[in-house]
Amino acid sequence: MNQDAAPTKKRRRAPEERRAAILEAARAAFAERGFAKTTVRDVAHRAGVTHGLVLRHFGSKEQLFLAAVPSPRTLMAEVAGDPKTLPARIARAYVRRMAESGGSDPFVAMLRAVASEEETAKRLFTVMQEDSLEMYRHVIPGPKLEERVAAVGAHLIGVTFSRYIFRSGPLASMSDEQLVRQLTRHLRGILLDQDD
Amino acid sequence: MNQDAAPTKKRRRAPEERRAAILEAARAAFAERGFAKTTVRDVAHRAGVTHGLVLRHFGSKEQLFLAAVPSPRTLMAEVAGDPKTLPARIARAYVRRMAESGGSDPFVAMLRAVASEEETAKRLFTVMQEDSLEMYRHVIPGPKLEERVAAVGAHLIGVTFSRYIFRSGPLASMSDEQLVRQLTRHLRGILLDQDD
DNA sequence: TCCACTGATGACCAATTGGTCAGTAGCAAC
DNA sequence: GTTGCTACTGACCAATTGGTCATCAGTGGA
Repeated sequence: MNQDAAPTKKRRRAPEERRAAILEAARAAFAERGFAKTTVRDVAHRAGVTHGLVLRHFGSKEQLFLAAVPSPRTLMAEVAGDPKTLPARIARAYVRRMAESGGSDPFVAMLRAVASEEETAKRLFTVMQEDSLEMYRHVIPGPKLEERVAAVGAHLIGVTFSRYIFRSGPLASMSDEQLVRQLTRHLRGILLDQDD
Repeated sequence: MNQDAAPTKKRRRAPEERRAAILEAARAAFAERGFAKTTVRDVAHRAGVTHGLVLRHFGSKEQLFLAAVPSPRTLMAEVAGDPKTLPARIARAYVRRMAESGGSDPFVAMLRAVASEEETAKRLFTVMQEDSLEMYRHVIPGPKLEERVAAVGAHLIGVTFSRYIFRSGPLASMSDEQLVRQLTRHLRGILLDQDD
């Protein structure tokens, strides 16, 4: 990911590097502007190449999305552990992850794409949700697990929307630390909910 | 007499009716497919007119959005009343409203449009949030009002996303009644939260 | 130095789409 | 019927964009 001004005369012979640069550029672009508003030329420009090359490497815009967006799911491994402190761990892991990418996490890209009815993104999102359900399944006790996990997911989606997509209001200006605290409390309320 | 096959035979001389039909079609289309994926021709077709007429009436796609999407704000009036039962009232009002429109409420259209970085939609959304904050302000006691209202809003956004945009998972298949109950509990947890 | 290989370019294409506008057709009054 | 009005149509346009491909140029090997 270089941000050179003009089309630098790139050293050649580094196809893998360029491929990675394109993927990185795509991730950022999709997260920042959504699938529809991101053009292949956008991505190419950010990566310092021509759009022809992008298509040559990835075949189509959709395949580019597919290659760029799926994030290392490893983070969710934090779920394992004492159910008592689970809400706090989820909150911390979520906030840290978003902060690391400066708000252009693939999760944001996926939400944006799903909101535009991109079939590909919906499929990815489904997989992601199923995976995370599976993780929770071993950790959380009590009935109606699915419903509570879905509610936690929805809450996180809403927070992400407010903070990283809409980017306005208290949730957007709140410090990471305060967000972790607030999120911990709210997630606890949802997760420990004993329903009807 | 030429009575076209597909397009309605439409009696003329009812410009207001047609205008309304276009607005209705626009609302549905924007809610179902998002701003970017909705074409002026889509809307025109749904309303049984040509895209030329749509543009003639509303000037541009953006102005059409602006004319169609802002929803009657009246619903939020339900907020007033005993703070004790507020969560339940919010939950009921929300679920009823979404159910009435069969999931193509303007709120959905706005979320989709905001997720695509439509400036117009972001402005509308800002106004809507400010209005609702104002309503809550008279009703809810305690400190950090803004943060708690924002959290409630975020939760509702997330639920809307899961149930009416992504349309998959427990939140999507849950009955209206169960959703009201679950939402009531979760909103209560957020609203009554005594924070740091 | 010359050659072969392939990463990379950029011209080109077709489809889509928002937007314009001159002309048409339905309606009412005379 | 004729005339006048205007809602409405559909042809047209320009810009955008995803995608293709002939051609070029940097690189390593002989």
